[in-house]
Amino acid sequence: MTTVRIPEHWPATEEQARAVQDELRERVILDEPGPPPGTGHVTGVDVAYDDERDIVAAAAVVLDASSLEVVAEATAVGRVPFPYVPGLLAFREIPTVLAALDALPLPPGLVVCDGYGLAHPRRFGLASHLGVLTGLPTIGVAKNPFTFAYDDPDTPRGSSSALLAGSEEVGRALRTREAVKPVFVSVGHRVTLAVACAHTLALTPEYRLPETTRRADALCRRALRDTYPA
DNA sequence: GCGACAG
DNA sequence: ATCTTGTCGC
Repeated sequence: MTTVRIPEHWPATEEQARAVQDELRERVILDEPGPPPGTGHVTGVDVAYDDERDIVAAAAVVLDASSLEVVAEATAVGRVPFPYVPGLLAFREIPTVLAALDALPLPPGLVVCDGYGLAHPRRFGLASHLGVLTGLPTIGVAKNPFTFAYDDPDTPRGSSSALLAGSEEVGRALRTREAVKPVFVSVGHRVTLAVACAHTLALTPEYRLPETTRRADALCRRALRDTYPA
C-alpha cells in the first residue's frame, strides 16, 4: 500500500481552498456524454478516517462494468490534510485518493465518488475536482441531499426527481431500490447527468449504494485497521 | 445573528 | 466520517 504526504502547496485555509475551487472549476467538461453504462471498467473510490491518529486511508476498486466483478484494487494512507468543512470535502480526500488511483495496475475508466460533483455550493464538489485533476470521467453519488431541495421520487426503482439549487438542477434524486431513500447523483467531469444516472442504476442491482462505493468503503476500512490496528 | 451543512 | 447492541427479516 502506498503512503502519501500532504502536497507542498496544499491549501492551509478555507479561503485558499475556495480560491483553488474557483480556479479549477473553469476546466470542468460538461459536454461529453461519458462512457456507455455496462461496458468497460468502473472504479469506486472512498476514504476512512482515524481522527485520533490523524490518519486517512483511501481505496480504489475497479469493477468490470457488466459483471460487477472486482478486476483490481489499490489502497493508500496518509495524514489528514484538511479539516472537514462543508463544501471543502475534496481537500480532505483528494491526495490519498489520487495515490490509490495511481497505484492501480489498470486504467480506472469511469470513477464513481462518494459525494457530489456539480451539486456543490460553488458547483465544484469532490467528483468534479477529482475529474479535473485526473482527466477521467467522474460522477458523484451521495447518500444525503446536503443543502439541496428535491421532491421524493416515485416508489419504483429507477424513478428520479430534480436536485435543486433554487431553480437550477444540479443533480437527481434517484431511487435505486423500491421504496428506499434515494441516492443523490451529480455530474463530475466528462459525463452527462442522464448517463451518470444510468451508470448508478447499472451499479445498484441489489443495494441502495453502488457496488463501486460499497467495495471501496469496505476496502479502505480494512486498510485502516490493517495498517493501524487498535 | 443563528442554524444547516457531502464525508 | 465515527461512536455502537440487539434485532427484524430474507
